[in-house]
Amino acid sequence: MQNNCTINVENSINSGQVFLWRKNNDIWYGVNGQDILKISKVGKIKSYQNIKTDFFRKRDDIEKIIKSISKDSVTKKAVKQYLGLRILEQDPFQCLISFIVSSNSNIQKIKNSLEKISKKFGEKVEFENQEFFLFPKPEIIAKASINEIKSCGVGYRAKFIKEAANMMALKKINFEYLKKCNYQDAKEEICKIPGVGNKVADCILLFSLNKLESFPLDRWMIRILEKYYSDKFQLETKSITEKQYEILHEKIVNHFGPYAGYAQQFLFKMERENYQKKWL
DNA sequence: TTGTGTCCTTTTTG
DNA sequence: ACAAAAAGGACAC
Repeated sequence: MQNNCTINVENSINSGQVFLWRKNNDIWYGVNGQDILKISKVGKIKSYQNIKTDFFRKRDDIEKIIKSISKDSVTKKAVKQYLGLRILEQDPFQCLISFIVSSNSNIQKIKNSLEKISKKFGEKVEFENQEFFLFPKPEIIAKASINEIKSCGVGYRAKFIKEAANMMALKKINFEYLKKCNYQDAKEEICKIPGVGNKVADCILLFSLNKLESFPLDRWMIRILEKYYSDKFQLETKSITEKQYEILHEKIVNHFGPYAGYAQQFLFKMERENYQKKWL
């Protein structure tokens, strides 16, 4: 039975949130930190490490969230069209590195780089008769040389990746604490990590640290706001400054409410599909 | 074919 | 303070 609670696995994975995923015979397999997940078409999850995860955030009251974010005709349309889309709850360290890699890049390249990073520094495991590489532990990347990291095709981001891993290894960042504290404080903390600016921070907060009010403003979202919301949020330029980002985020939360992140995901998915952009 | 623009941005420089 | 440039490289057109 289709209803508002039915999860669409394909749309959720193919929405720019995760990168280390592949599909075999209608079954999705993906790396999630030190775990591998197998997800059937109907969303049944099997974990390599037998860890219980709420990958699809079933604890969220999705009916309530959809009601809450459906503030205008554009969002209503996006929600209706991609009803089963969900925010995925990822391993925070993998998410951090993924979105540092993502800056000024594209999905294909991000996936390629992350695969190389996993293969080079991660532990090889076998699951369901397939070979996988777990996502590397921070200590391993922290000890690697810049050139070794560069060989994964990440270019100038290599030093950010090494430093981010180092901050994790030295326990300068405490994800468990950041999951519990408020949006502003968590954002301030992770923006201290090199390679993490406003947009990357919002991705990490939304996709791994439980901050549903974060609303990553990338090129696409700016384009969407200009196209459909020019009356609500006036935008001056293409690339926005730090201050403009903050002001805009405040206006967005005012409009969409505390689950703005879900609205962002539905809108992003809709527009990328409209332009027939490729996913994984 | 070879060339050019585009990428889910951040940091550095002027 | 703030705009502009620089920072891989793959890929589409």
